[in-house]
Amino acid sequence: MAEEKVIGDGDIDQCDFICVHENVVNQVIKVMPKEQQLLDLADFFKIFGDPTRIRILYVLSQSEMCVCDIANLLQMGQSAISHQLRVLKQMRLVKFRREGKTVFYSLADGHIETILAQGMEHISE
Amino acid sequence: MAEEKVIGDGDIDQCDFICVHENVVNQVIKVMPKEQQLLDLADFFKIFGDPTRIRILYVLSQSEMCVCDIANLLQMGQSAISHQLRVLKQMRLVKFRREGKTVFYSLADGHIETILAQGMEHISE
DNA sequence: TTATTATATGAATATCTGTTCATATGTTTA
DNA sequence: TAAACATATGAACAGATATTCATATAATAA
Repeated sequence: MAEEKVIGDGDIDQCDFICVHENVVNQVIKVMPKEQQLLDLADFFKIFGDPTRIRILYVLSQSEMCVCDIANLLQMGQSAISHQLRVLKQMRLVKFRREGKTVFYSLADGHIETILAQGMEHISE
Repeated sequence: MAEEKVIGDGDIDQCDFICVHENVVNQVIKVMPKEQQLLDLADFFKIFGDPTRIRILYVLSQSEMCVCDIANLLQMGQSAISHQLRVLKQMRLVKFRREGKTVFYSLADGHIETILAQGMEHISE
């Protein structure tokens, strides 16, 4: 059983050999999500990669709230909050209900708080 | 007990009233992480917000691997991988050991796979 | 109806980010 | 020592992103 394997000409970088065993390569190919899943997953996490959106999610973890309230609490412009809520809405992290002129937003599910908590756990080490 | 509260002049947007109860506001202030924590948390999740980095993490979830192997597996340039590994290293998501010319990278802890799995769970709905 | 209020949204802009290219660093081999 | 190789890194560039501004939409009140 060969531990190294010569790489063909078409390869993108300068490496002549690969070090990993073939069965590892096969295993990697097996667990690697499909292209679309990867993109979706990255987009999902990207949402949490912005302080403003994280703030919004924390706020909504306590109570449903209208756009204006969120803007006031976070001391930011209504437009900025509205834009971010749209992103959160598109990613199905928040839901909303209209009541007259006011739109109340809330977290789409409890899953989100778990992910926030898990991230917080990791950075607190 | 008042359900609405007038907002002062210094406020950043046009809203005249806030809808949430004062105790909710206080509760929000209580759970909201400190500024630095928020930034750290956003930076942490930002890592997972890129397909290339997610691919690298999935690859490393199967086996430690050298830079060159990762580049070959993902069909990307060595430099691009190296840059991303630096980001992952800075965020302590991967560790590495040197063996001669080769540097082997591996996941820093099992926590990471949990977070990936949780994200994957969410987008599969 | 018009005026007012809450929210949404398109355009513009400044900043950030990922990849590539060229090159430097560090290690091994000849 | 010099040559070869694996990795790291700075600069440049293209593409993405968050906020602001101006304005549109939608609902209510006068």
